[in-house]
Amino acid sequence: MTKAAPRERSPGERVLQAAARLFREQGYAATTLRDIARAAGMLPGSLHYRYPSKEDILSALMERAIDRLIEGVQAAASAEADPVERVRLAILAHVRILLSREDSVYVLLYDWRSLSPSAERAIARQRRRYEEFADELLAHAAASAELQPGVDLYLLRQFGFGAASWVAQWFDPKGRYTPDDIADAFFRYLTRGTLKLDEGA
Amino acid sequence: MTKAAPRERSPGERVLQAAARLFREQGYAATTLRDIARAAGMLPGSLHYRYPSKEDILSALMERAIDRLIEGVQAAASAEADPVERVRLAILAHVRILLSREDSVYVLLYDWRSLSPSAERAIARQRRRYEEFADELLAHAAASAELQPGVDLYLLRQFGFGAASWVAQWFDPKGRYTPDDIADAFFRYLTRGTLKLDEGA
Amino acid sequence: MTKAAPRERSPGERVLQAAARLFREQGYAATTLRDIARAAGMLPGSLHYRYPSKEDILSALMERAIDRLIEGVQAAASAEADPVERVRLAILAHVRILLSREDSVYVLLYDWRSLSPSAERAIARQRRRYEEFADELLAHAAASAELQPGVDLYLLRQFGFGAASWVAQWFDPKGRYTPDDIADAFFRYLTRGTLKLDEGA
Amino acid sequence: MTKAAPRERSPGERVLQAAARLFREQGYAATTLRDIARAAGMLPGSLHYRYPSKEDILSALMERAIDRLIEGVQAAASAEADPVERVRLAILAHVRILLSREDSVYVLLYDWRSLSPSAERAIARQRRRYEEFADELLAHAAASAELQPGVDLYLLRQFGFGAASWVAQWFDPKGRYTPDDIADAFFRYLTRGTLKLDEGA
DNA sequence: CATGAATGAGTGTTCATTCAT
DNA sequence: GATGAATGAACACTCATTCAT
Repeated sequence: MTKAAPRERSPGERVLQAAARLFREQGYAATTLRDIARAAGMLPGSLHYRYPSKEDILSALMERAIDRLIEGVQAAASAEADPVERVRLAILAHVRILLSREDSVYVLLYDWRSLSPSAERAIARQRRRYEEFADELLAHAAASAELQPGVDLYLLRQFGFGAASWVAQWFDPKGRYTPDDIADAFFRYLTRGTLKLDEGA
Repeated sequence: MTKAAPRERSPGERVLQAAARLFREQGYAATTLRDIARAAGMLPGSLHYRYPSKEDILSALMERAIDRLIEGVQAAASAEADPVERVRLAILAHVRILLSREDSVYVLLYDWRSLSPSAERAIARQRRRYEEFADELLAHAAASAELQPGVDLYLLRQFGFGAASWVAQWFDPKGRYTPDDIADAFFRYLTRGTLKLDEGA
Repeated sequence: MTKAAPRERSPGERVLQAAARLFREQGYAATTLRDIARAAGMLPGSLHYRYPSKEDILSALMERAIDRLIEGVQAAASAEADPVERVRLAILAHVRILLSREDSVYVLLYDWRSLSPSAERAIARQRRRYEEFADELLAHAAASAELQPGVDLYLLRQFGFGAASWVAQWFDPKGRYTPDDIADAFFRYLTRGTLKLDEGA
Repeated sequence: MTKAAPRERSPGERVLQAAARLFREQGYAATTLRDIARAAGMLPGSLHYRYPSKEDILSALMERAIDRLIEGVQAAASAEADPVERVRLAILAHVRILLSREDSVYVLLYDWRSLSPSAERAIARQRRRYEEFADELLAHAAASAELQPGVDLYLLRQFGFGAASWVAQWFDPKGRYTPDDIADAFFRYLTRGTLKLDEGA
């Protein structure tokens, strides 16, 4: 906090960032601790001071990813009162955080099989918190507008989560879509497909 | 010659099925050849007789997955003339194949980072064929009906692929949705969200 | 013997020739039976009909090499009566056989460590026969001429064998020395260095 | 810091000595890293910490052997002014180093086929330096005395190298010849056979 | 706190050998 | 005789982890 000059990120932070990038590029199992140590400017033995095991790095990364998602999306949604608009802002925040060169959400999506059962349970608990928050947002939006017949909110949430997660696979920062373009289009497809709206949104 | 009953699949087939299941459960890098050999009822050396390397198993699995997807979805779509109905049948076939306990499509989605650059190029080429086929289906459907304003067919395809792929993560065979329920809901959300249809579907 | 047409060498012979070449190029341990089978136009399993084990091929090759050396050198030496000239002809024959593209003498020199103790004993026995023959030739030559003071015939034989064996390492069929040039020079150095000769040889 | 007594050689040195002995006894390909590790009092993984690959051990051994030969022989030869006497001292040093229970020169002679092409080139370059040094010694000796007719210095050098290398094959430390006996005899045969000397040596 | 040498279980792969056809 | 699929022990090598300094 009161560091004279925050020139460099803290060593612990450098480790997480290096690990996130490498896990994203090669996967958890294919990344060695030597890779991470080298990328973080450390020696292999020193890593173990901060993270007792390789899996601890992955867990820390995943918890951080989910915390950032929950905080970021809640903050975005709370800026608005209209329940449908809140959904739009939440999707926007989710896509922005997913694509913000932090890489840690990617790890959350693609490396959870590498966790030990107990760590997986801990992450699953956090995931569930995020899903419940999303379900609440959708329920409020559905209550505020008229739903099309046969719409299932659970399937709708999974539909949205899948579409949003997939963006990490194909998004090209130099391509012709910005994260916001993508989020807006997805919001439109979702709401038009499920709500009976006056086409003035 | 006169095998009494083809109770057991061929050894090569047993290897691929065992590998697909293990790769799905643990990921490619975390699965050892000894795991696969044991699951296929073989010894490690025998595995190499059929598949010279671990990566060859992954490649074979992925090529088979993409072939099955292309063949299955094309066959399903060609059973109908109406372009919008063809999209529905294609989604249905895609979800059914993805969820048919073959596991190999799952591998295609989650383990492509483990391929060597040259094998990845080969798979990417096949993937592109599938995407182009999907784009054609969507283009024909869009031409036969009136599109909602601002609909981008590329984003729509990615939206659909993401939602469909994600199903592999949450689908529970003992849950309350059948693969067909899921596919139908997705089709409804997609078409209502993007086409101007007479609500008689 | 009475084969209608000796178009092709016998399969057993092809195996030995292929093995000799590969052992010379890569060494015994670095050559696989698959390499040999392929080079001999066979399949791995078929090799075992003729040679029950890899080591049997090496033994057969070495025995053949030593037989050829003994027969060839004895035949050459017996063509002359003068004991010193017999030595010259023996050296000539030894170098010619060593450098004849048969490769099997090379194996004898460089791969004997790969034999099992019992096979090594058998080869060592044969080797000793060849050495004894060489020692006899030298003893007769020494008896027929006057030796320089301090000449030890055992060291002389080892000196000659070493120089002659080394030729296999540096001889270049396209180089400026023929096998006969080399053998003649070696003979001159050896005899001048050890015998008191009238310089009219 | 204040090691009581350097009773034991360094670990890296123990590895090289163990490897040299095993390579000499069994050949490079037939020696396993486990053999070397056991003989050096280490575990297989520890070996790799010092020598990334098996071939690196062989290369290190060979480079060391050639360095010792060049340094030892040059030092010995430079102790005298007379060119013929320098040859004698060089042969003496070469045979002593070859037979000095270091085993590494043996490896140089018999296992060079096991090197990869690039490592072989590096060793061949060093070998050439040694040969050139030997050729210079011979040329000076030949210039200082009168050569017998028909003597070829290139063949003479190969003659001498072959005879000297062969010693490693038959020398018996408990036998009746010392390394110095052998070197002296070789020198006498060589010079008498090629130079016109006053027989007062 | 940090280092880096050392560990050893475990990996993908090789290959001489076997054997039913 | 000949085949080639199958075997399994052994190989070189990897790497998360430990620990003396």
